[in-house]
Amino acid sequence: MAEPFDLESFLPYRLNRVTEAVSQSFAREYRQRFQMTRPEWRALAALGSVGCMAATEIGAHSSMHKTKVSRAVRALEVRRWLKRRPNEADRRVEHLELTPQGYKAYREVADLARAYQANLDRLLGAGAIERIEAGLSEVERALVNRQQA
Amino acid sequence: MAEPFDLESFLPYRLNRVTEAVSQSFAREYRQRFQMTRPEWRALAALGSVGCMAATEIGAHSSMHKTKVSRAVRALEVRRWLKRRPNEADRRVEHLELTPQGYKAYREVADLARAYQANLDRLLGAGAIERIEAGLSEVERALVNRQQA
DNA sequence: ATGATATGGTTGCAAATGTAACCATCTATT
DNA sequence: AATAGATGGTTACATTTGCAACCATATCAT
Repeated sequence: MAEPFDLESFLPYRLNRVTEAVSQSFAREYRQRFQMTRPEWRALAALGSVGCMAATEIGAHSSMHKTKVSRAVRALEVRRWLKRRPNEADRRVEHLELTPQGYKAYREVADLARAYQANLDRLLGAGAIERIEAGLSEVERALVNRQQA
Repeated sequence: MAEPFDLESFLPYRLNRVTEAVSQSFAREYRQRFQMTRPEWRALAALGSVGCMAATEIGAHSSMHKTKVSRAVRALEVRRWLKRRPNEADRRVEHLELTPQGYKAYREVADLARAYQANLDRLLGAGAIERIEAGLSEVERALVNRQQA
């Protein structure tokens, strides 16, 4: 058990460090320009990209706690970027959908995101992002299996 | 400009989602067992693995805000897992070093971490973690270049 | 040397977050 | 049908976080 432990190759630590750095550098781009918090951006992005969703689905899609989602959704609603529609099949659920203004905002932030990623892509070289994301997908798959163990 | 935007392949979003999931699944392992918060674990890990460091260095090493570091360090100090040593060359700086009990705690959590990673490694298959981490390192390098732009 | 600016670190305060409890509705068991 | 969980979602409250302001010390320009 005297194996060495190398923090530099411990995945949760590495992921946290990189994600924090990347997230903050991108957050700066939309925070000032759109007065949007991170959960708000993530909920908007999920809705804009996937389409109509329930709050729980947004949480699952973005790994956000349900209270975080609840508050982000409320904030988007207050801005009239999102409207709720009752689900007749299951009246606990609310369908959430972006308004036209919501889509407009979404497209604007998506432009920022595209530019950000293009820049990163240039710095990283061809195929790098794809390779990383393939790895991330594997991890997500593994995590699912792990839950059951 | 009508390029599509695919959230699923937007790196900050993907990183956030995976990291949140991984982090939480590992945090469960030490939270109950050691009553340790995430920042505390990260500061302890940095100190145990790198050795004596200043608070600012811990922050740089782990992408943590300086107030987060300050509070985590205080918490570790209260548990007698860490002691501060003045730096004579620059009296603003404090050298932070784990006590013997601190190292003991570090080794115990490191065991957990090793087990966690071994498990993940088994689920992912040979070389997967290394490949992912190589990608993360590239991103970190790119971010540094990006700051200057 | 002296003042201006930068850096390491802490703290007050407001804002963001998670936990637990809650309401409403749905599903399963009887 | 009636009752006992489960699930979607919100909210009160306590904890955690980040920003800004601050203190102390160091560095730089003059």
